[in-house]
Amino acid sequence: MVGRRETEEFTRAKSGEPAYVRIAGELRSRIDDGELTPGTPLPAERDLSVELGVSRMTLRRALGVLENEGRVHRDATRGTFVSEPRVRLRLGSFSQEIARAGGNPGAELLWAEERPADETVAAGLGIPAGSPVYALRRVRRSNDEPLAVETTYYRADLVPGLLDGDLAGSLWDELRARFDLIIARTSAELEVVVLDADDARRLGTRRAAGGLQLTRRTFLAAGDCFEFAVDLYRADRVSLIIDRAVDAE
Amino acid sequence: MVGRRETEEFTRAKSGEPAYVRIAGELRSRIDDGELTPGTPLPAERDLSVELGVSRMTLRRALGVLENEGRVHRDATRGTFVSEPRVRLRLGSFSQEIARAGGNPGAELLWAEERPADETVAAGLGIPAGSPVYALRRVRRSNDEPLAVETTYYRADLVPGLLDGDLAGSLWDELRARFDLIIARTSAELEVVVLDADDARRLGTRRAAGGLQLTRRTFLAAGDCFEFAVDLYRADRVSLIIDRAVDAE
DNA sequence: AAGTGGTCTAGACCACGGG
DNA sequence: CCGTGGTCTAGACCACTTC
Repeated sequence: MVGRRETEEFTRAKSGEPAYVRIAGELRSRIDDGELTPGTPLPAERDLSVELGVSRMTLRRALGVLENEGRVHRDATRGTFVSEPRVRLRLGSFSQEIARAGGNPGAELLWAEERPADETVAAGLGIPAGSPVYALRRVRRSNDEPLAVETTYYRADLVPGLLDGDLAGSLWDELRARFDLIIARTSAELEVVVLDADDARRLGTRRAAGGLQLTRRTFLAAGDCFEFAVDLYRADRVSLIIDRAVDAE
Repeated sequence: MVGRRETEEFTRAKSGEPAYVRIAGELRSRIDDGELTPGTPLPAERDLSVELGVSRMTLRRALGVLENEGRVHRDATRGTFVSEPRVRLRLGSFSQEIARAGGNPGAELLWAEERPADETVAAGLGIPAGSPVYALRRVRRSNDEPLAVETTYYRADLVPGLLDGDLAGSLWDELRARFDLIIARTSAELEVVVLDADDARRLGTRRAAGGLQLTRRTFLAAGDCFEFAVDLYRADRVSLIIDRAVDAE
């Protein structure tokens, strides 16, 4: 016996809904009902597939849906676990927002260097290609859980010696304190991307998972753009709060 | 012979990278190189899997990655096609943004009615549950391509008779013109969600695809919230532009 | 009737990590 | 060693559209 035939009774039971959708719904209910609480491990895939009457491939597809929703996360050698609710972050200062949400913010510096701006960075900052910029990449965490990878570029002429300071905290605070900068506005482009293997590893998730990518520019009151950044958030763990004034039309 | 053994030569060729990642990269290159241009149909899955030396299941997984990236889209009975680039929308007026991007904006009204506010809507608008609200749902399009589903709620006492007017265009324009409202600011929460079957159908994409969900409130200069809305964008077709002033700290 | 993508199966091998 | 999730296969049936 092969294919649909064996599962026909289940599939038909809910008007042609695919088995993986039905299975995902079944597991989602167990989470919502509190039968499975955050941190709880699910049964092993091989066991669960038998219990639910589908093949392992089909069960995995259902688990993939829940993983994309951020309701479960997987560990290749330990199992599949129910996830904590998403962290809600207001656009702005990461450190401040994590603290406000009751978390313990962290910033791990991956690298930092001075270099000439390539085409992309130069266009972002509005300077000629080859101009000196400070570049740095940090992993931002809440309670040690990685939530974002930030890659940031600064005009070296506007913030000389930036890299000699403390790069483990809020950079905007550092900039305001050391250089008397007045930060006036930001412009960001937000899109959903598919994580590559490197970023997935840095964020502690799996390759091909969803990411929220924020490509942003920050401007001084004088109008100059001093910061260009690409922030990559875990789409399954974060929601972003955006407060804006509306132009008077 | 079964499983990994037959494909070992390919997998090993790029240091353990899974076949579906390699295949996705191969097809992505063909698109970037202009070998496959927007609108072009890809070969049928059964043919392409033979050409690339993988099983159809593995090829489909690679195509799923490209679909999530918004680089291809599928039609169950016609085939798989290379997609147009994403539409970039500034947060604010949908109609205005589509026009600016060179598209032809459209709004299809799905339904509109007056009803008492449920708990969620009442909390969103900051009014007692049961207060009368206008509720409406529209599909927003650019050149007939559905990009978003908007479900919007208004305080009936602030915009009496709203539903008698033109609901096919910019509602903010309508509100400003008919009721002399001064729209001051918006607050939105953005998250990535998995589309259910209904929303996927409305957006012309497949179930379990990614969606950008914007839950937002709009406030008058006087401070009242007059609009509560849940906007659902196609994550593979849209990127959002966010311009903000930075609080003076 | 023929073609497309969508779903599903049963079983295999892999890498990895904790007893 | 053994259990976990991750990957992959070969082939099947389905719904739907187009010819």
